Amino acid sequence: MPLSLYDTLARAKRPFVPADPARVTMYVCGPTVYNFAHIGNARPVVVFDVLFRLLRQTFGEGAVLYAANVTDVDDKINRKAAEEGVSIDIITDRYLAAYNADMDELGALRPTFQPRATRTMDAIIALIGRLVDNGSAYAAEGHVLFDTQACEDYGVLSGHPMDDMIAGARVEVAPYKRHPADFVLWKPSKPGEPVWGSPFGPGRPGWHIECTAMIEQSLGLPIDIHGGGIDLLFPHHENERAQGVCAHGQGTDGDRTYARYWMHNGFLNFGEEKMSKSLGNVALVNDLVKSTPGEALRWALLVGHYRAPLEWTGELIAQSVKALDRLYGALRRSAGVEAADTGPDPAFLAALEDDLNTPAAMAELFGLATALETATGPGRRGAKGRLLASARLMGFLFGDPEAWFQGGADDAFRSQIDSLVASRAEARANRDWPAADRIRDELAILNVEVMDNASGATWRLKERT
RNA sequence: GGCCUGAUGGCGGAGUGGUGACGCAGCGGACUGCAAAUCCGUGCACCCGAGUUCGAUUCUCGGUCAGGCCUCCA
Repeated sequence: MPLSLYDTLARAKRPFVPADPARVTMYVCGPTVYNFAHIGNARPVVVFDVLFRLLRQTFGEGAVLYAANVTDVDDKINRKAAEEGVSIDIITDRYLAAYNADMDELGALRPTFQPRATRTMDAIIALIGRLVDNGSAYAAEGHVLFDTQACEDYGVLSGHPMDDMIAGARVEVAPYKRHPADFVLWKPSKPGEPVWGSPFGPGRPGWHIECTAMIEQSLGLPIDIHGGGIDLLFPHHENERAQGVCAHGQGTDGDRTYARYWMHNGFLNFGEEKMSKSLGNVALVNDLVKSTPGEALRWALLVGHYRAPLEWTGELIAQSVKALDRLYGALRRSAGVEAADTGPDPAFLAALEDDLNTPAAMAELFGLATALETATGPGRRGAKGRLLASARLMGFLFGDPEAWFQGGADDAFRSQIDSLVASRAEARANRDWPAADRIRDELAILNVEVMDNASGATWRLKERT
């Protein structure tokens, strides 16, 4: 079954055909690194990581180039740097490292490229120059502005008609703009802010132009897939597209393609308990991973379809842990079975290929787990292979099943439990049920649950610590 | 005001013009010394109204409700 993806520009699901199957390109808007990432920041990362893995499976690992940028010059970064009295590099390096570590915890593969705005400055300035030269941008009072009126199809991506953008504008329009929708490509730096020299005067780039330049430099235009959160559709992606298209397509071959497929993930909401920094309940990935395995957080982010909004709740996390208990349980009970070298299950693959239907794919995973539990003899090898290959395509079940159930227990605790379990086994062998039950009660107090089976007993931590 | 989504069983969440999603929780059974885990079985779910149709949760229209975006939040 061929891969099909929902394209925001076409407003329809379309079969995915890359321009060059030997060089499939994908770009996703990355973080502004001025603080720790919260779980909402992680949603696009995990969603597009699944797509990255699926594309690698389909076209070959070496054939897929994935770039996710880092915005490392920005008002919030400047403010933070000023607060701490350090240069912005100190801030951005610190939070970029934390960001990458957090995304690693969520099982996201590192992108092929992670371009940074401050290291793309030449390309940004060159791109602005090209826009000015061909009449798509103009200078005014130290700024360079994109001329939306000069871009014939500005607004097609987001579907925002020009007139409404004037009527609905919430922010006071700067007097030097020719049109209210015009946006900044280059602006003067305020005193104390980082500054770069340019033909337009000293200053720093606007946000949108950074992405366009980074795409061009790391992947080349046009790209196959452009991803990001739905909140970025307007104005960010609209503006990115306008810049890219007007810098290249206009007046030459008439090609107005910037990205061949536009994909947007839905917003993540924080249920009834509003997320608030003052309440101290901001769901930072960095904090969440202290009490919940990153793999379970990843599961929670994929429980709903990527285009639907997702409510982030404690219940969602708890159910995600249980879902993985089920899958790791099947692996644990088949620990002695060598997994056959099968590919992913066809029905599972078909679910992912249908515009990343992760809920349907997860349903197939449960089916594969049941198949493994019920298979007998040689059939178990194939069943285990299919479960592992499928789950791993989505970034799950790379861990050791024992570690999953006993994670967080240190060696001393582990040997204490093992010896209690051994004494209980002895009591059971002697059919001394009261003694066996007494030991089980002791284990329960230690937050441990024992599970007897034909070959002995296993145990797990009841509550994760 | 403009643009755009969504409304499915106790909860989460797919999907479909006529049969079963799936997971959690519940109930019954098997297995077990008892548990747990696992397995088997079970649940008269598709916002309202009209239309199309032999038949609509699924298509069309209207309504109600909820949510998002509208210049730099993924």
